[in-house]
Amino acid sequence: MPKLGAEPIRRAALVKATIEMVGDSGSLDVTVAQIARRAGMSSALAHHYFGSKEQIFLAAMRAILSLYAAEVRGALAAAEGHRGRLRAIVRASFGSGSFRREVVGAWLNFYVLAQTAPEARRLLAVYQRRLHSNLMHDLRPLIGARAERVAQGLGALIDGVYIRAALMPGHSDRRSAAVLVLEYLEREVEGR
Amino acid sequence: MPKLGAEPIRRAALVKATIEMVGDSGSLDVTVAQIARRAGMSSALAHHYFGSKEQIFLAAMRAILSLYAAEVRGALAAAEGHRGRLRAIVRASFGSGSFRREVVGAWLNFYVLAQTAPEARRLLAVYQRRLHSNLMHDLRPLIGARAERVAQGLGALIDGVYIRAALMPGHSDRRSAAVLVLEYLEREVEGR
DNA sequence: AAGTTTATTGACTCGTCAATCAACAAAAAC
DNA sequence: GTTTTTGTTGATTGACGAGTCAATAAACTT
Repeated sequence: MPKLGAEPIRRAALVKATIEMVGDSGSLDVTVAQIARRAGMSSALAHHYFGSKEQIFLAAMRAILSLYAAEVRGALAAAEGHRGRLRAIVRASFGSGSFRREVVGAWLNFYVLAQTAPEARRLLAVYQRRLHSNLMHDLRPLIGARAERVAQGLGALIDGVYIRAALMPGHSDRRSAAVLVLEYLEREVEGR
Repeated sequence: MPKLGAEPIRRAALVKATIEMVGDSGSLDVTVAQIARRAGMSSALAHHYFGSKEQIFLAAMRAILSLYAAEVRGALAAAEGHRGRLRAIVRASFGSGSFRREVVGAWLNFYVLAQTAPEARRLLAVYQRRLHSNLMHDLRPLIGARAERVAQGLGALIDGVYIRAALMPGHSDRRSAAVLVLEYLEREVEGR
């Protein structure tokens, strides 16, 4: 029963199912058949649209990264001043879209994927550089030479909070995660 | 050609090979045959001693965690005062044993394993609690009520630095990783 | 020397899974 | 109304990998 114009819907359904499965099962060892089943189609169709399992994963990773990028952009658009923009970036990192349990779980697994799959590594590098340069842009006017180190620290801290969220679900909620990082930011910008 | 008393040597060789393989390949998808080959024996022997692949991984994880614990204990023994002890804990986290590339890579993968394997999760929880209580012990006398948050932050920051080390090998060396975390510690203890 | 325990492996079983293919169905184009 | 394009799947293939087993051998025991 073919409905025309199904391709984009199918692709999106597969990406969504992939993120959910990887996040829920906490592992990249999910089969194409499982993903396809969850997305309501046969595994053959998944292969038809994506060609290979790796491509499905990469598409899912792109989706996660652009979700995050969108949250950052949105938060930045509504922010005022260097201080406000920095706080916006941090808050966006713990936005309701990106900080759901399955999404964080998927993040963690994609980190691991990035160790082996060159394309995944590339994607991750792009977004990390973007974050870094976003931070630097507003950090430099505030603290000059120390900006580099603080940007590094903020990046690592955000990653670390993500890990913990993936590892102890429920143990750290959005708000307290954000507050933790914001306090670090405040201290580094204000302090001395 | 059986040498008697081979068991402990074989076990150790398998654990070492596992950490190397997981760290190098950046994935838990290493076969028992690969590990056994690297350790200089047949896959059948690996199964003979460990029973299952999961048990091999758990043994490797235990080895990593006790290596880390030993470094912390060693550093603590030689430290003076609350401040000194805290610095020792942080430095131990980036000690030469634990912060080698393959070891960090393996860490990251075991984090992922901990999402699915209950025993792995348990192991990790034990060591995280130990770190947390070590930190609290010396943080509380210095900063009182704020100790909890700072301990949380230090833990997350250490994890985050680990991730980055696994993801961008060479991009962050032992020394600068330690300095980054030590600066955070200093600021939180000193400041205000 | 016969028997027992420990070490060791090659060959095999059994399951799983990514990827392919042939076939079928409905809409669009002509 | 026939052809073409798009959507869809069940069945199959082919590879690979965890775990088992039977067999072999050296060392220890009595």
